[in-house]
Parts: sequence; structure tokens; C-alpha cells
Amino acid sequence: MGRQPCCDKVGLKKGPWTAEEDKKLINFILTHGQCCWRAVPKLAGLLRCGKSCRLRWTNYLRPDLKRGLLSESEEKLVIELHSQLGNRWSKIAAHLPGRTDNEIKNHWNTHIKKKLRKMGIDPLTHKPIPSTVDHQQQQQQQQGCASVDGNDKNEQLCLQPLPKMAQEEAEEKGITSSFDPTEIDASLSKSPGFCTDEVPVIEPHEFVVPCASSTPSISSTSISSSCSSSSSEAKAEEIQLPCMEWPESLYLWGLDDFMGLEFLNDDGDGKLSLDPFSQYQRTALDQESWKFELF
DNA sequence: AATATAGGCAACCGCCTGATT
DNA sequence: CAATCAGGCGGTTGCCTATAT
Repeated sequence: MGRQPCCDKVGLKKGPWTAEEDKKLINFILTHGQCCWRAVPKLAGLLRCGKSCRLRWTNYLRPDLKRGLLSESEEKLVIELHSQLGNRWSKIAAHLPGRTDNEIKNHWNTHIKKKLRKMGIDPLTHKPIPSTVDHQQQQQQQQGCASVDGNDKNEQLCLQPLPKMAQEEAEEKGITSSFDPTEIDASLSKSPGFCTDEVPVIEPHEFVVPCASSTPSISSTSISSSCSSSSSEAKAEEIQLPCMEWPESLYLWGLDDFMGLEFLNDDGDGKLSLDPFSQYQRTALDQESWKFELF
């Protein structure tokens, strides 16, 4: 009758994750990939509920996550998407690679809301806050934000899809501001089909990737990495990756001095990834190896 | 330097949906 | 078909840090 409970909640740990717990979870997922979250805590030796493990992985440990504040263009995209989708954070996050729904939700509540209010825009409705506009403008608002007299100020207050101020600002910087979901989908579809949820975390300062030739394709079944950074803060830490099925192909993209890496297996599922949003310096060691150094 | 306050964010809570038995 | 649960999602909480007094 039904499934078994995900975990008995007696004796389970709550609160912030320790580095040791993170390590256990990372090692487990690196070794086994993501399977049944219910089984993860027990198999990984964690006194956590499976749900907690999933959240920790999804929101913090995933290797493809971007760190730091949302960029200006990301913020604009979030605003645009929010005006279309509302508080459907997961849907919004799906359009921002490397960002989680939790992160976007937090950023919305702590930064974007304030910015919009400062601009006289209601973050809920994306329309002018009634107290900031006169009665006539309110009437116009109810008539679909149409600018009756062509007053630019009125138009500025209409966030359909972006405030004009923001649009102009974006245009000045060469950022497309008109919201077009198909455009976003198209841009996303350019990335090699990659399931971020299946990527184990690895944050090396330097990678040595076996490579059969200078082309971005490998057939090797092993990989190693080390952290002998060229900076003064060089780390001697050696990262040992557990045995797992290694990918068939290696994809490289980006500029000459900005590399992203992605490994794919036969099914096209991601198995291992360097953070594509960090900056790596690529150096050819020899005919068989590339070195990727984080700078 | 000590304390109070505000802001940011990781993590938890509870609900919903779809899958499983 | 009903009961039960896993996974996903959005809302909320509470801790930690930065800033102000």
C-alpha cells in the first residue's frame, strides 16, 4: 500500500550543513549520480532527510551554479519573466542557467522589489504604484497602459514588458530588452543538451584533462585534477575523483581566455562539469592533455 | 569598543501533483 | 480506486554578517 516514507524523522539533523556533510553528499553523488533521494542520506552516511539532501545539492552544491549577485542583464530578465509568470520561481530559474529558484526568489525579495518600488513600480503587478501617479494616469493604466497624449513619463511607468527607463538603459549597453520567450528558448537550445541536475560538484583550481587530440573530444576513461595554481595563493590540494563512467565527449566553448567545459556520456547526460561561468586559462600540456587553470 | 538594528540568504515548512502500490 | 509517498514548489523563518549609533 503506497510507498515507504522517505525517512523516519527521529534523530535527523537540521540546520546548516557542515563541510563534512557536504563532502559526503558530493562524494556520494559523484560516485552514484542522482538516484532516489530517499536512499541518499542512508547510503551517504548522512543524518539528514532526503529532501534536505536534494535541496542542499540543488541550491548550493551543484557545480553549474553561478556565484554572486545577479548581473544587470539577469535582473532585467527576471523582471521580464516575473511580469509574465508571476512568482513561479522555478519557471523563471529555468531561463537563467546557473541560477536556482531559491536564489532568484531571495534576490527578488531583497533587491529587485526595492528597486522597482524606487522606480514607482509595484513589484506585484509591474504597474505604477497608485500613490505615485495622478488620477488621470491611473485611468490610463486601467485602459491598458496606453499613452493618450504621448507623454514619455507615462510610458516610462508602464512595465510592458520592461520600464522604458530600463529598456533605454539596456539598449545603451546593447542588451536586448524586449521579452521574447522563443528567443530565450532558442538561446537555451544552443547549449548541448545538459541536465544540470545530474552534474556532480567539483571546484578545482586547475584541471588536467586527458585529450586524445587537439580537438575537443576525448576517449580516455580517466581524469585527474590538481590545484597548483600559478597565483601566490597556490593550493597543493589534490582532487581525487572517484571511479565512475567517464564521458565520451568533451565540449568546449567560450572565448580564448574564457572556457567552459562539459562532459557528456553516450546518452547525452551531463556527468561532470567545470563551472562554465568561471574563467579558466587553457594550456596545452602535450598531445594528450589540456590544463585548465582558474584565474 | 560595545551594542542595536537591518539586510541577506540558506534552510525549513507545508502544500500540491503525479507516481506507486 | 484509494491510500500513501516522493519530488517539486513557493512562502517563511531564523541565523549570520554588515552597518549604524
